[in-house]
Amino acid sequence: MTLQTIADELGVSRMTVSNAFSRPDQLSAELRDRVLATATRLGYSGPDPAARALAKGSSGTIGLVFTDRLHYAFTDEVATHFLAAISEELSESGRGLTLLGSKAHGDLVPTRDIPLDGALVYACGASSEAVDWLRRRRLPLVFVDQEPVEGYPCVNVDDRGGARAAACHLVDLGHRRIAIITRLANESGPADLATLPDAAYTTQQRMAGWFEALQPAGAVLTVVNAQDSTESAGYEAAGCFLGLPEAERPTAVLAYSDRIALGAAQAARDAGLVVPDDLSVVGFDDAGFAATARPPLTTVRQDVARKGHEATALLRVAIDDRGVQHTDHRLLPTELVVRASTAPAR
Amino acid sequence: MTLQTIADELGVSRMTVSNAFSRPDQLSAELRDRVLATATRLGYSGPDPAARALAKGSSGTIGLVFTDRLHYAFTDEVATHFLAAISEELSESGRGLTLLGSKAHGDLVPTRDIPLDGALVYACGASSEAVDWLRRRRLPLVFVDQEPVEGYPCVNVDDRGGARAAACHLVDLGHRRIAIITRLANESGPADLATLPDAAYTTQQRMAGWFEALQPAGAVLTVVNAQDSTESAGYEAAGCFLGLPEAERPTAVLAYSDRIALGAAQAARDAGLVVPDDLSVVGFDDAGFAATARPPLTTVRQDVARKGHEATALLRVAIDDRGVQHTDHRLLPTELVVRASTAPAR
DNA sequence: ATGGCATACTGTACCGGTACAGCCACCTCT
DNA sequence: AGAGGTGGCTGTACCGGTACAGTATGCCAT
Repeated sequence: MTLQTIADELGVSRMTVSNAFSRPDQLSAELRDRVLATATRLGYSGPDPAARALAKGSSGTIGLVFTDRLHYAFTDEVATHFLAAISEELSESGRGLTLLGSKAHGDLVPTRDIPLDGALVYACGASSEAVDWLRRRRLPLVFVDQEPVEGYPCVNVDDRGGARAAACHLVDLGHRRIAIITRLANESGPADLATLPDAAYTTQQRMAGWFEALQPAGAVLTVVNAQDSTESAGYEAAGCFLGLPEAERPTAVLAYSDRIALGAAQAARDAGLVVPDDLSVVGFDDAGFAATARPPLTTVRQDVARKGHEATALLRVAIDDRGVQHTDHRLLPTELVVRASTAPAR
Repeated sequence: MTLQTIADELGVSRMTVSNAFSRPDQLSAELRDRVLATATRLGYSGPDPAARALAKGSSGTIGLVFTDRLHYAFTDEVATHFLAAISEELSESGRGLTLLGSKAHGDLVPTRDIPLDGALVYACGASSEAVDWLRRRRLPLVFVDQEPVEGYPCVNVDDRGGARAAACHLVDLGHRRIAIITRLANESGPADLATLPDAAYTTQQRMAGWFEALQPAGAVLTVVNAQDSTESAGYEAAGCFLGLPEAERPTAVLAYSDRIALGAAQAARDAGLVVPDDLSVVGFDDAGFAATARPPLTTVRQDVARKGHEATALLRVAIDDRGVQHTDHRLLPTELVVRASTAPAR
């Protein structure tokens, strides 16, 4: 059951049938109706998408690669908002969004074997094998939240500036013993700063911003790693320094994310401390729950939706006029949002 | 730059090059290495996915269609957990997950034009145009959370039984004036029961379950529609009956979702009522936040992750042995979880 | 010698479309 | 009347692979 079947049935050429479906202006309305009617009668549902993708050189869908197990993409509020923005922007153009596991299975390597018109690469690290396949395929790509890659458009957030602003805020409040709960790799426990070069780009930038503000101020730093970006990981990480005698205990915490910050705040409360009087807490992202947390969380806002929209728009341009090399590097602003989880050091 | 380019360069047949990439056991290791080396040297990245999809009849990705604007899929906790489960199950088989907008744009109709091996249809209503395309394509499909479709596998949750259990619970506690905050369509205000036949299947089932328990008990019902499944919609909907004089005011609420329930509880508090003393509140889904809400929410648990896993597994089977018609209809259990948001009627 | 059987590679026949240049009839303009 | 344009359909040449049935060669047992 192909175009030819219909063509034979009506005694017209295969091209005419193809045009009836794909380029209505190429034949008379009367003939087109007959073609469509015949197709319906014979149970032909229209041109085969796979064949069409091959012939047209376009499959109607773009890919998205994440670092972590894909699972993460749906449990983290920042990630889901990013996804929502992408899907919104994408539905404007009628394209699909294909989530690509970064892990090969058997002989099926998603980033190598799935037809795509282009892809977004989110927080993957430049040397990921999955991403290598996309590059080898010479697909239009846009990199988001990771080290800019030469020759490709990139969208980043001013993590460094935001982190610096957050740290300055604490310094201005008089804090000099400060804990950092960051996210180096997938290990917990006290962080080894030597692994920083391997950390995600976002981590690197935030760390750099914090240090830029804290070191000149002579702050004493305690750096702790959180296993992942969740409340429980933040809770656990905070445990590393909450037990210290008061004279040594940090008076403020800079957290990699709002969820980690909330976990740390809870740990402080459970240790009998009051936030912000005994411990100031600063998050990152300004997720929806940050404003309604108790106390409302001081944090660094990033516009996740805009990140998704810009990245998708950039990719669409790169797909629409291939050949031209696009290499825009966008840096979206961040903004310190001071709420009630920070207070002057005593 | 195709297989033939490499074949000519080495003086072997195109098939041999194809086999070097796709069926390594079909040629000697030595020749395979030479083929691969030559490919790398010439900058050939492997068989073209679109061509391969056409020839093999498989594109390596499955589709997912949602009712609402795709956006919803990422903001609702139940939906995201469902997605997470799907992606987890899917990454086992190395396939991608393509999110399909249900709205056509220009001449690109996602469900008609994107190559797919099969698709999951989630809460779409059987007569959606997007879904029609999938059916016409004769793709393997699995329907989830919607009216079972003859000839296809379906996965549903025992919404009706769960709702009945929730309503019984209230009846057992002595409540006789009961409000229902449901989700009929996209209008707010007092609900018109006449529109029930057009409501989503899930809504129909929950309504049926509630009524089954409440009507025999002679309860007086107030049915209100929530605009969407959010706290603010629940808050607003609860306003419709919280202002009634105490003798007429419902003493308990059955909500379509946990978020709606939480909104209603907040509205009650803001109206000077105490939950559960003045108003018992029951949610639905047992989302993560239900247990930690204040007070912890009595609700009906459904296993969203299992729903995702089963649906995906069913789809995989349907794809793997096409031809055989699979028509399993699975009904997953629900369970009433009694917490502290319900109390005996005064 | 001879049949049987791997192993390694090749040839042909698809998979199901689209792009684009042509062709022909008919109409319009001068 | 002839040039020029236009609407409507067709033919050919791709798009870039895979499946499967050969064919040739070497090796072993009979």
